[in-house]
Amino acid sequence: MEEKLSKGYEPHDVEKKWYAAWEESGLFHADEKSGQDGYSIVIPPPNVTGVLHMGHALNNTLQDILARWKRMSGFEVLWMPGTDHAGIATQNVVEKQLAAEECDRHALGRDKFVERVWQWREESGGKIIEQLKRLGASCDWQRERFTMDEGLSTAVREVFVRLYDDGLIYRDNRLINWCPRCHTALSDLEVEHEDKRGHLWHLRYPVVGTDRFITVATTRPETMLGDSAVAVNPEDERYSDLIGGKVMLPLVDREIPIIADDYVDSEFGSGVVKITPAHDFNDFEIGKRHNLEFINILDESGNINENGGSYHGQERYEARANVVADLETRDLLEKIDDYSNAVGECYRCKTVIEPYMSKQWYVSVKPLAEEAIKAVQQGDTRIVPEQWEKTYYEWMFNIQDWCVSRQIWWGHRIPAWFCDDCDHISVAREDVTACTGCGSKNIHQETDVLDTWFSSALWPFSTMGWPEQTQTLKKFYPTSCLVTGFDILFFWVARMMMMGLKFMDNVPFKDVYIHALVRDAEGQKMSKSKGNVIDPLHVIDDYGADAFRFTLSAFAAMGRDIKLSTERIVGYRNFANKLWNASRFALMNLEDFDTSDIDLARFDLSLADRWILTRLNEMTQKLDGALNDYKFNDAASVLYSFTWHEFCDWYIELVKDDLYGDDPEVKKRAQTVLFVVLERLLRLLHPFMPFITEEIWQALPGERAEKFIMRSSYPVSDLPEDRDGAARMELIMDVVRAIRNIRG
RNA sequence: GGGCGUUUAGCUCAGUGGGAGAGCACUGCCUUCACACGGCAGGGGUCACUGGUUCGAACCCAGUAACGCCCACCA
Repeated sequence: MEEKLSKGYEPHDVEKKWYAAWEESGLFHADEKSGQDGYSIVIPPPNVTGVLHMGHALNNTLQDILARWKRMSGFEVLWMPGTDHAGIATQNVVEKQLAAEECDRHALGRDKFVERVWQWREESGGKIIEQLKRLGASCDWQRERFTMDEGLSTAVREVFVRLYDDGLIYRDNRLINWCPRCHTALSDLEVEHEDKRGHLWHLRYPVVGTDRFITVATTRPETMLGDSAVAVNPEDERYSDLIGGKVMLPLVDREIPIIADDYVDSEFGSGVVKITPAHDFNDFEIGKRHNLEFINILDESGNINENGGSYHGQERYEARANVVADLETRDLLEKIDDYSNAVGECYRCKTVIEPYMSKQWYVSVKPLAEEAIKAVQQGDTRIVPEQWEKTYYEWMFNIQDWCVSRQIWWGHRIPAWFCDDCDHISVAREDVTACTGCGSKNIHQETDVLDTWFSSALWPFSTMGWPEQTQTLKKFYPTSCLVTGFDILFFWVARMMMMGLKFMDNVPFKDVYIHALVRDAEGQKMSKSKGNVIDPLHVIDDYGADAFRFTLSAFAAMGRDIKLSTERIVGYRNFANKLWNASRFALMNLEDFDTSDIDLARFDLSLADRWILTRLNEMTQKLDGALNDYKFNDAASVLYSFTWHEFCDWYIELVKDDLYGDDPEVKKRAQTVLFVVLERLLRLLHPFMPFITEEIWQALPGERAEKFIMRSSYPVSDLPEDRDGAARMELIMDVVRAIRNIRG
């Protein structure tokens, strides 16, 4: 039997073999008609454009541990997998391809372009699914979904129509975050604020009818082309005589009023602010308060439009340089200070966004947020670790309406039709051919698509067949646990809460377990540009999936980021090897062992036997507690120390004499305990190290009720115990150590 | 401007009221028939700082400092 196991553990073939066997045997599949209690997890759907990174590896390892643990514990487990269409990200990928062919999407046309994206998805999308399998992920692949597939698109449309009918979706013309490169609006969340070194330009505006100048400071001098006022604080005595007067806006020679508004801080700069209502969020509000003119000076690409006079056609930063130079020529540039401030960037392409006037679709989220807040307050959904609750509440309490329309082509097209003959908007589940208001056939569909996070928000129920009332929903909704990183707490978790409560009348998940971010050994975020990325697939190649998984769970302490280093992975690779060799030892000594009548009660157990059985019970109990509390690192730690320092270091050494002795009854007793402990230990380790445990378990002598360890039962602490004996044993071990010390 | 987190052995980190711990690294010995990806033994820390509560504090409270993250419309 021992020739089955090589001298050192070699993961590659083992992993391939057992994953295929599990999948073929349908072990990942969840039966919605099962009589067992349900346990469900929906995967945070990775982008179709994605490749497996450390974040995915951690996230999915933890989910797989839960799924395997619960499955072995007798639950009918659904781990729902799938991918996200990732609107802007995916469109960008295909647009880049087109650019390489010296083509662009406009030349191609909408239908052809979307077709092309689908084609890309068929050929190169979803690679990550195969990568997840290498990790050992036991998802129910038969149920794999995609946010753009037919069923999910139906759900998206249903939700949109119902929200619209409920008055929770509306259109409005206001300032939005505009990405001049992606040519689309973005929600507030999709803008990343980055502190950047820039300048503060002090511009002199001549006061009409006097020879005075007033100085305004700005970080974006080109926006002066769209100024429609300058503002001072009403209490500021320096300028009180000028309020109500006018300044002559240089370069464009337009008279604009001097107004007073509390918003202005007299202490900052000169105490005068230029007001550009169409290009700044504060100025927009002031513009509304004072009925100012909204002058849009940019086009969709961030170039100056016809309102910019002689700067028309210039790129925004080119215009900035020219405006500054021209002001300087006219002696209207007082000074330039170095200044650093937060600049908003597109989260997909890092282009600096522009506040831009446009008409967009919004979801009125306040009423939805109220329910989402209540659900957490009442404990319907528990956030683990608890500290994140505060962050969740903070955001929910201050939530702003969600801009959901995007001016791209890849995504769920908004099911709204505008009438050319009346101002009615038809919003419908099925495509309409005539205006639902006046019946006119002169209608055209909205060209915008929905924010990719709109469909993600429905994921927990759309993947289960909603709006149909499916058996799957009955069995598995609400899901048991959501495992995710805190970086998408607002993007995703919060929105799923709102949508789940609105449309399912129930929370989407009972627990949310929020794990850390994986960083490099120096604590830096891993990124391609920094070159500090550790590729999970390389790690699996070099050390095996089990060692990698065990490392991740050992690191998954709550509330702290993970600094991953290969040294640690090596350590757990060694652990896998230790387990392997201990098992080899056991197998060598169990060749003649008959597993058909295992009965510990038959034997007069040795002190060492009673000790290891008791310790195994205690470890099992701790492990159970750790898993229940999502303390993956505690779980890994008790498994590690029991396996290595108790089972290997002590028990195996102690049992050798009995195994090698002449007394067949003693040998039989030793074999029985060794077998029982090892077999049980393998099952306990399985959720963490699925491959190596399956390989060893299959090599054990005899037959067991289940064909795979993956489907065997998870042990509970029900071994015969002798706590006093165990304590005595510990004492003896101390003495042995002391003697060894003296000898040494 | 608000909020959160971190500070414990050379390194990476566990540890929430009573023994200061793990892995790696380090030192010495061991090529013994499961494993050198190993075994045995060992060295190493005023638990960031200052006060307070307590019989007792790494742990609770107040404050200080450094670092990090998130949110936010001061030009």
